[in-house]
Amino acid sequence: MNIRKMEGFKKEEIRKGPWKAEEDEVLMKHVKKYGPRDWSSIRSKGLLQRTGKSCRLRWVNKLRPNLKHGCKFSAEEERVVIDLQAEFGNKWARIATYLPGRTDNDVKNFWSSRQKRLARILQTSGTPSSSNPKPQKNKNEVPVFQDVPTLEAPVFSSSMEEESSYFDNPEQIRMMPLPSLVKTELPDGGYANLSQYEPLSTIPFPQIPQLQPDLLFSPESHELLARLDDPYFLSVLGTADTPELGGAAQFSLGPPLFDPVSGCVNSAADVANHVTPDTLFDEFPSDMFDLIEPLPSPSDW
DNA sequence: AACATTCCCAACCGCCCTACT
DNA sequence: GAGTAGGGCGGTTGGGAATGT
Repeated sequence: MNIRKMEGFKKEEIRKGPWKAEEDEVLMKHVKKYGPRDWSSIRSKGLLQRTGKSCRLRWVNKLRPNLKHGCKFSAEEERVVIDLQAEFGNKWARIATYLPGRTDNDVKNFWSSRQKRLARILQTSGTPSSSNPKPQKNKNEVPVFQDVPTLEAPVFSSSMEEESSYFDNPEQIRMMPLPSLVKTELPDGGYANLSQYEPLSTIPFPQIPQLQPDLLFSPESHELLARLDDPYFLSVLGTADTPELGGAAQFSLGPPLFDPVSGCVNSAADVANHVTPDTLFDEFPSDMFDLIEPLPSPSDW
């Protein structure tokens, strides 16, 4: 079969760009009926003028149940991403499996933003690294930590495998095990302390490695750490990007910023009583955090 | 108010893997 | 075993919103 010919033939039929509500509706109906699979059949049946890939992506990133829309990453989530990125590298899908309601795209975007901020700070403060013409893009970034023990991945994932069954029985959605660090909002409006879920009791919770700072610091971190002694550098950190760090003397991690009701990080007003660590975390390389505070052991979650 | 910069995020692209024929 | 299709994943881009000057 001459596929290229076929593709060319059908090319004008393929729709791209932002999804309309009607398209979402069609896609939802398809998934409800057949489950999150057979993406290409959506087009072949003439339901949508989208590629199977596009449909899948839309479902995974926007239409799946239990996604956190419009929520910034909580401090806890940030830390998980940071640590797991150090552990796994840019395996966003894998990292996302540890973050309920987050997609690989979310994690990827979060990390990308963070890297850009960090790069700009380093640039602003006039380090040798600022001579790097393209500091933002850490293409094919090699994981900093090579020798940390392998984690046991959770059995859930943001991919489709585990979802193919729960759509067969909508009731299963309600009891779908969510890996979570905190209470999780359920579709029916209740909240689940996840330990109460039977399925979870059999799920080994992901263990975030207790990284050894001496072994694990990247060159980037060493540079940054060294420069923490530099008053100018600190002043840059405190003013250029994060004015709230002016109150760093009172800084404390405080309680988690995660709001169990919304499932989201608390609003600025909500966290006004204690300085949010988010912005501070953003400015440092991932392994910086291992000096600040060791992660709680999974048993503490 | 106007413009510039930065941030955020949705979506696409290309590569790779796997299952199927 | 080779070819093909479908799906998964990481990288990248583009546009709108938010923020700063």
